[in-house]
Amino acid sequence: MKYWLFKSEPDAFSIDDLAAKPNQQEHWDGIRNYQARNFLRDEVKLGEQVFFYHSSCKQLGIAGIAEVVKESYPDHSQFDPESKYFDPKSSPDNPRWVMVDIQLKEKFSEILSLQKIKSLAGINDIGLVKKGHRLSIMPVSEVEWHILYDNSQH
DNA sequence: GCCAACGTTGGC
DNA sequence: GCCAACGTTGGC
Repeated sequence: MKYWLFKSEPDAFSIDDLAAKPNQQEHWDGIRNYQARNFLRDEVKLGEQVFFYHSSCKQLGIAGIAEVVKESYPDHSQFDPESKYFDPKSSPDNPRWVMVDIQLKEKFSEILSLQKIKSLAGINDIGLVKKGHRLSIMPVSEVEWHILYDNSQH
């Protein structure tokens, strides 16, 4: 059982948007980075827990928790010429990009801010606080998960 | 809006 | 297969 952190720009898709979906469930499309894709394709498994992180916004931080409810399958937006995620080099026979479905489990009453995360003892190995924090899907160790969860307002 | 840190692309 | 140019991410 692994733990994850998924980043999203709340202007595009926030935890409240997830909460408003039928069954509070949505596919996590638009991943166009190979390292992140490999995590999604090979390692993100049914039932695993995900921190929902808000990036590039006023309130940076972890907004809540979701759970993986469907393992990787082709991201349909790569075949749609109208989509900004369209990839002309991908084909349905040999899809390049995948996505998973997640369902909201818990929205924190307060966002666990990046500032706070950085201040926590034991959180210095996580991709978020390292240089080059650009990966939109990243693993979180079990120890880190518990530290972060224990320090959130939930 | 700036800029550092990367990832990707494409010419050679 | 190298590497410069370019695009994107994301905190500040």
